[in-house]
Amino acid sequence: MSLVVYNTLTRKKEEFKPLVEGRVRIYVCGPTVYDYSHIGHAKTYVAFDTLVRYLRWSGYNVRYVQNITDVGHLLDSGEDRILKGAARERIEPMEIVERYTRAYFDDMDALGVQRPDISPRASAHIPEQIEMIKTLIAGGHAYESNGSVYFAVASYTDYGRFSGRKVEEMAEGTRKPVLEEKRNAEDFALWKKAAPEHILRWSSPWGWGFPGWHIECSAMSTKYLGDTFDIHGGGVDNIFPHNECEIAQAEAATGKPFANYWLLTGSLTVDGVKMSKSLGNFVTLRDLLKKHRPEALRFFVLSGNYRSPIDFSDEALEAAAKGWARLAAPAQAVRERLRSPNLPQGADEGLAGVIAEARAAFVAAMDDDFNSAAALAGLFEFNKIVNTLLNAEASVAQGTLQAIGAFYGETAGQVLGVLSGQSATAANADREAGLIRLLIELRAEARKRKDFATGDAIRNRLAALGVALEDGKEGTSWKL
RNA sequence: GGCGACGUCGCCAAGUGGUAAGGCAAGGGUCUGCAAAACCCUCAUUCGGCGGUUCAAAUCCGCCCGUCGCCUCCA
Repeated sequence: MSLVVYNTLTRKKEEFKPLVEGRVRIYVCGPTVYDYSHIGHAKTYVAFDTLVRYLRWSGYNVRYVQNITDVGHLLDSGEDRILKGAARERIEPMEIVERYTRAYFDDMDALGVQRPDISPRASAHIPEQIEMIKTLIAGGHAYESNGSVYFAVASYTDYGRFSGRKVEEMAEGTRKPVLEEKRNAEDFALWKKAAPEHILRWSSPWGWGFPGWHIECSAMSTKYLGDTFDIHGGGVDNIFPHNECEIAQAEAATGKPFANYWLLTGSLTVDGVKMSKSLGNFVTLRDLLKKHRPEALRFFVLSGNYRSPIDFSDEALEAAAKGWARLAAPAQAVRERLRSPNLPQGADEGLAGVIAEARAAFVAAMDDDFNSAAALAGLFEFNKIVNTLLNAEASVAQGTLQAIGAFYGETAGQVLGVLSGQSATAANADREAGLIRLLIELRAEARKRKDFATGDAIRNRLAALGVALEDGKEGTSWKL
């Protein structure tokens, strides 16, 4: 079995073959840092985080580059998003950038999204972008006009292939008047002359200005990953114009294919419609994380295919949170059980076979275009076996518990990231576990005396603190 | 209008030619001092609709209906 991915470039599933055996170079379009990140970011970046985690777990050496857009991304109104944020909060543009870049990483850290290997800032790569624009002009793919530089779409025959659009039709669909300084309506900006009030500006061969939104991705991806690299990721909503333009610029500049595989995540709607501030259905991650565990959010995202659209609602997340709790329970129980002394030694041979099967099912699911939903279904089926085992009369041997724990740790933990790690520091966790066990023992004594009032009080007080007690054949166990 | 995607149980969702995974919710049972958790059983002869291809279709083709996303130049 080998990894198969859906390649938007060819619109079909293909066997994944990296340029260099055992090595993957991947670039994913990152956020524009002018406001807090939202649930849509979570969907895309949890998906790619899981993808990268899986590739690494499969043995690939991965270099993951994800840009930070801090210049050049304009709104419909023509305002620069960063400048708008700066005006809103009355601070320096670069303060906005810094504030929301930190917030972005904080939110992603909370979600267990591992940081990309390189997070290049567009504003820190102006020279590279200028170089690429100069190359494009020299090659006849771009022209300067009135202090701005435009990409000459007519010079690149494949323009429109990726998004399935025809240049002629696009010209017809134009809604707004075409700038006179452009040769053709479909030409797009590589470098924009800065208006006097546009304070985010750099010196260039064409005067003071700022780069177009698309050029940063072409320049930074090829800088860190090479002219041609393996995977380019992003969201489907950027397929046109952003990705289309990226490809045109990069291939026209280097004369080589850009990315071999394009993996795009489906869009996210909230209560059935696109999320937008004006509709009041904008959900930021920091608000969501106040109400839900990050693992539940990951579970929500991973219970669908990364390519499928997903609709967010409170009820949907509520259901996901419950599903997550059920998924994670046996892994937590195994971990707790391993703490107890006097475990029988050895390991169950039969269960080793069951684990091997579960592992094969997990790999088969993930190898099929990162089908995390099917992978989770497999884990649920494995759970059933583990739960039955844990509830059985006979004590489970230490080796068996360790093998189960290791399996959960790799699949649900290392790859999917939906298993909560050890809480706080090890020392605190040990102390906490000891205190809880003391209370469990006191409760057991009370119950032995038929003093159920005391027993229930202990259980209720602990429950209020988020510690659930469960009475079983092996005595009482607990979980957070 | 153009391009793309989607429509599978009350809800979420996997399944892309071989006879419908999984989760949430619901009903019944076992266990328990009571709970909780867990386990067992039940829950889509059917995959938006209508045709077609095939021995065989949720899966392929056509038409229709519905939902969502994108539509440069200022991204």
